[in-house]
Amino acid sequence: MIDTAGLRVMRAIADEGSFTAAAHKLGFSQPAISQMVRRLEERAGTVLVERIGRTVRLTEAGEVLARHASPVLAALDAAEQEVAAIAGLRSGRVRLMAFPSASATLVPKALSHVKREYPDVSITFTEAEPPESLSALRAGTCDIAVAFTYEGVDLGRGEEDVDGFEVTPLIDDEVRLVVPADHPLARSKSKVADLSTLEDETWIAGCPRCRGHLLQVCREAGFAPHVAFETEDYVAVMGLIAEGLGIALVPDLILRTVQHEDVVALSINPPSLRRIEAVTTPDLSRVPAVKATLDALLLSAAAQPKPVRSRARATTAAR
Amino acid sequence: MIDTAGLRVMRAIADEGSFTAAAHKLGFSQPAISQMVRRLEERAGTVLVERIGRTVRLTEAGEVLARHASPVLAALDAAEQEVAAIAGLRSGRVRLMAFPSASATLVPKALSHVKREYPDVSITFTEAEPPESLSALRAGTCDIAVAFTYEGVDLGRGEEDVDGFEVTPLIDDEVRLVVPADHPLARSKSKVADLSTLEDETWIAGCPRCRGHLLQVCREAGFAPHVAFETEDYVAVMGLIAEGLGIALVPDLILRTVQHEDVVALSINPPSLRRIEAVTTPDLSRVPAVKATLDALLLSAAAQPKPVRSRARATTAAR
DNA sequence: CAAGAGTATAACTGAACGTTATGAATGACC
DNA sequence: GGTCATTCATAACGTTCAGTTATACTCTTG
Repeated sequence: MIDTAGLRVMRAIADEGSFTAAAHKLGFSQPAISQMVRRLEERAGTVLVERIGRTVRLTEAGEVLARHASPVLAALDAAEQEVAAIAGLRSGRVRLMAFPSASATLVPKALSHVKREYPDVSITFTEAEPPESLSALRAGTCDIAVAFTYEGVDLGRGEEDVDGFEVTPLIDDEVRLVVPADHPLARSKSKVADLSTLEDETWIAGCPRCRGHLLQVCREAGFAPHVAFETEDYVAVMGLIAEGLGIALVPDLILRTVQHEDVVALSINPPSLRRIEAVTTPDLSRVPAVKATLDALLLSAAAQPKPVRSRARATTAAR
Repeated sequence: MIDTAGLRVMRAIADEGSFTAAAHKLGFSQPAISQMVRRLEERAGTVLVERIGRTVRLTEAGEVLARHASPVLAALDAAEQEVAAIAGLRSGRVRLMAFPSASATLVPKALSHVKREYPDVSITFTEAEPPESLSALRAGTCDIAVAFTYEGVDLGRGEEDVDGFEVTPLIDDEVRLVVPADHPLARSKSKVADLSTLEDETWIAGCPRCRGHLLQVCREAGFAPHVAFETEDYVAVMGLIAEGLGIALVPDLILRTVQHEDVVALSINPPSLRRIEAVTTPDLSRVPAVKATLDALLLSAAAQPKPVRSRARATTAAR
């Protein structure tokens, strides 16, 4: 029945004391106010303004509207301000989830960049493995999931389906073979290990998904690896390797943070990549704070030694 | 930027969880909601609703709007209710001013009638002589002035100008001559006194305006009256007359409340009327509570012995 | 895989709301 | 007291906005 325009008009008339002045204040022409008041009166079912000679005065009902106008308009303005703050990156919240080894450098760098550029945007960060972070994204409790997929490896589970999501590749992380320093391969000139020659080795597997990758890579090389140890802790993996208890496939990004004197890393043949990517929804990627964080992640990824591939490849048709 | 419709839509989406359900709740079609949200998002500059598969979920900015919606809409609704109450006579205020002798029966009867019909309409009543009540009407501190004019008497003062006002005649009050019971006229058969025969009498004058009326009536009869007393208190006037200290012109309405054993009232020739009328502004007369009070005054006037003339004669052209 | 449910888009329609131009009435100022 | 400026009301008109229906597309579900 009554909308914000009506309130604004009534308040302006109350403040200014005439239709003409109210019109100027609101940037309208005088007849616009005249008609507006007439419409309001029709809707209200009673006179709102007393036209006394060439001046006007509010009636009791008119006073009621004018009196309510300010608080209502103020509350509305507050809401607009909040939204504008979010739109203008002077506010906003981003809930980021990333797998543990991304937390080491990629994510902190991005977070600090956002914090520096937009100090009022608050980012909450939770460590989570990709299946978990993706379902959080689906459930609406997360805005950006930093996940990884092993190129060419289909784990075949719906939980990791990124269909409908927007995927931004960040880093193509080379998967390397780590062997003890006294391993024969450690002395190879080429620093490249042929996977097919590793059938008789004892293997150490990482997280479940990494284990899946190991199995698939080996299957493609023609054998099933003998996995003696499983641990998600890469520090432990290194220790095990150093002690000669096995060898492992370890993404390069991890090797840069978890190092060990007595091990050697080699490239593998055929090469294998772990793709690190930021996953969000098409809608969320247009939320300013989320977009800013995505950009920061890209920037942070570009600062990594390894090259970054193409940008923002949406998996669904553009709207 | 954002109006009540937008708030209503955002709240409905938040409550119902889908565009379709929100549309039903608001009585719109589904595309209407879809477009409304798109418009809102354009204005807000950010995404408000996350379309995730075939369900929707509010973004942070969307939540902000939905959260603000209820208080704002509630305040607005309260304002509408207040106005509707005034329009529906379940509320409202009427500031009535009447000259003292109208307060005796005419006004109380009308007030009690309004009170009975519309118990939530509050009427404030102030005694005031016509010049005063009319200027209050002009100043906006009064809604209805019950005034009187002596027919054919122009007091020639701007203060009593009813130009631009709406005048509702209530009672045509006959002006009578009051003489002591032992006055020769008191024994006249016709009970009609010819003014032109009263040149040698001693007169008692009432209020300033009544005095003006007396002077004019006598001038038209061909003489200037000898006024020995002036008092606004008609009880005193009666006392003076009873004591044989003078005679006076007294409106019939007053004679009905202020009586005295030792006086006699006669009609005069030529006859003179005091017209009692309700004065308000054209706008105020359309305010429900004011209109109801005017009607009650008319009703109350009709209950008086004297006949009431035509109704609601506006002195300005109709708008 | 088909059906059901939900949203997006297109095309259309009508009304609402603004504008300019003009009229009528009031009040102020010579 | 007449004239002039000011103020509100009305008329006519055009544009924009917001709704409708119809239809396409996507996702979930049995």
